[in-house]
Amino acid sequence: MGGRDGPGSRPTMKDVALLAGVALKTVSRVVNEEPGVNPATAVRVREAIERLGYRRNEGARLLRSGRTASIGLVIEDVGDPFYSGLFRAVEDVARRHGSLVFAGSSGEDPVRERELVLAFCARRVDGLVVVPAGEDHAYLGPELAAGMGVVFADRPAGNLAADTVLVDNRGGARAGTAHLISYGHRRIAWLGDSPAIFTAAERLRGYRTALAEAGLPYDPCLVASGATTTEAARAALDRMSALADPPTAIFTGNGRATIAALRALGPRRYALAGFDDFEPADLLGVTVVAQDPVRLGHTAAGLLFARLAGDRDAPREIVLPTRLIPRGSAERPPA
Amino acid sequence: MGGRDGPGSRPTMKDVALLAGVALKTVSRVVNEEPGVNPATAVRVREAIERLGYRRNEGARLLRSGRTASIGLVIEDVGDPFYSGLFRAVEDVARRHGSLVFAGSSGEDPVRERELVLAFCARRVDGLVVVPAGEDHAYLGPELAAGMGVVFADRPAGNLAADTVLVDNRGGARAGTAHLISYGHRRIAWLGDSPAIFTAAERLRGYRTALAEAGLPYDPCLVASGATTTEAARAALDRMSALADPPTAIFTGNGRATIAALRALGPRRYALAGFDDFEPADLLGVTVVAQDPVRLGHTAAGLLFARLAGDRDAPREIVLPTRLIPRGSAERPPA
DNA sequence: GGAGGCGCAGACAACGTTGTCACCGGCTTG
DNA sequence: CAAGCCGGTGACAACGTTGTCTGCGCCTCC
Repeated sequence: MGGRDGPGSRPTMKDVALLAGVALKTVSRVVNEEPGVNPATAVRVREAIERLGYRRNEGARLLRSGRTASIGLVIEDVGDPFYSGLFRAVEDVARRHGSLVFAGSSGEDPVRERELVLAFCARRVDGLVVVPAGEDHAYLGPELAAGMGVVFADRPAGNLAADTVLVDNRGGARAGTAHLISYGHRRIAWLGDSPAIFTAAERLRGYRTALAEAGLPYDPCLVASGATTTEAARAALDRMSALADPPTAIFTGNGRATIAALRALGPRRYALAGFDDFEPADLLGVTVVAQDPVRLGHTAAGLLFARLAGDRDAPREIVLPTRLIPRGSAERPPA
Repeated sequence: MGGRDGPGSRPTMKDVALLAGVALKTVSRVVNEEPGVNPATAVRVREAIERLGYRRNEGARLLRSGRTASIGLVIEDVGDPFYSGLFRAVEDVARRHGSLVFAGSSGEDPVRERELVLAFCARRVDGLVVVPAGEDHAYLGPELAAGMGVVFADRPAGNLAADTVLVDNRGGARAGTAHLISYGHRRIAWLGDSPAIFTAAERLRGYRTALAEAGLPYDPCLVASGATTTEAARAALDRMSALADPPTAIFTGNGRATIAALRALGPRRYALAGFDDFEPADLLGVTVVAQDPVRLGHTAAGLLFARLAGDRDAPREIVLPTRLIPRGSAERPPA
């Protein structure tokens, strides 16, 4: 069928025009469904398009018209359930607006984040949703000035005024910790990510607030930052168990830490609550402080497309609530 | 309508050239690090680039040079753990080749799949990795002929000869079912996706093969297709429990079905094995037949980039093995 | 001391598309 | 009957980049 063109060369409007015996511009009109084309001519053009397997070159089109109908999404890891939920939500909104989504994983590396963002910018995405890993986003200034939409999700940007959607990390961690305290626990361990990560730091702050509000001391011996692997969690728990005054409960700072802690706990019977809901947490009976990645993504993408639609208001900051879901693992007194 | 953005659009090479007092082409040379530019001139150009916040317009560049350094990925759901693992692997390989990834969810809808694929093609992605939902991919013929790389993953294409990476669904399901049989079970229920989905059909076939090999009859009353939600699983199990000769074990056809079954089981004590490993399956002690989405993605992307590098061999089909991971839920005789 | 080379820089034409404007025949209007 | 108008069409110049070719000094080599 058709293709006598060598590989690599696709038919263009010119080819279609030639085959249909019309001018280039007429093909353009047909493709864009512009009015003012004789129906009979249009039919001939459409036949030629079909015959050649012509597909409009969006790149060339957008070179003229500015918008690319695509957005970029930078998250920590496209494979992580939390972020992939966010991605799904962003995709839904983008789709509703006729946009495609470039997505990339920063892996918590500010350099990689910047590379990704700039690669997206070079492709002239209309907007970006970024879960920032870095602390300085001044480099996005020119893009913002040029009319590109930028929304930060989950964590705030550094040195840049832009829309931001956050989660009430501090309040959630405080509520989770207070929940454990309400069952009589007075020695509560913390396992979570490094406080270099914004959300981890905020949650740790919430944990400390809850302790303070209950008149409990903050004991650094009970805090394991960076304990998000089974091995690290096991080491931390071993160390804490050996203390003169060991913990009776654990609060974990994110989903990975929760799973790591569960694996590491083994036979030990500690009360447990964790930040982040995860798929079969209900089956495991794990009490969690749930955040809603889908809502986070919807909100962020919503803000983005509002900007792209012309919203010129001052940058907004939206903070989404968390929800405590008791499932049993926390609802017992110290042994 | 609105049109051009208020505070000026982005600077181009022309603007940079003007500011640096050189010709357009010289800027191009500096940007592309082509040899033959006086170092002093290059410095002046780079300064101008910095001053203006210039970023090369990749769209225009690729209009000339053909390749877009981006690939498209169509999966069922970017938020699903299995597919997001695949995505992550594809991203890794793409990154190593300097490519970005457009990703989209087909949601098992052939129409949406086609829309996505064509949208990617319109943006002239260099290649595609597709988990097909539809059954006819002849529409990709022109793209393939034009030199675009296409690799199908997880399921085969219809009416198109292209590279394909599959998983040994039949063998895995057969092994899982045989594992249950080896513990003395003779009435084994099947809960899974609709057999309209290729992988589900294959796995059901594997289940039947294992039964036949053990001389056990195939009983349609024990098969629940489409039981991947908790409600559907509960209904199916209620129905089967009420049989004169109820099942003593369950084989589930994918991760969602496994979780649904676990939720639906409640107090009932059936032996259980399932297709697909999932994050905390070890914590739940669930025996699974594991496939490796990361390997699937790596392999598919590897094939794709081999094509893009010039591989002109006949289309390959690669079948990846599965692995039975006993964790206790299956390793007990009938009650 | 003319021919040729080298290092550097610019002019110009693509790439595939869309926006602008001009054209042409036939039809309505005054 | 002239002056318009209108539906349908096409020529041409952008968009921002890169490939090709040419131009200009200046140095080297017989």
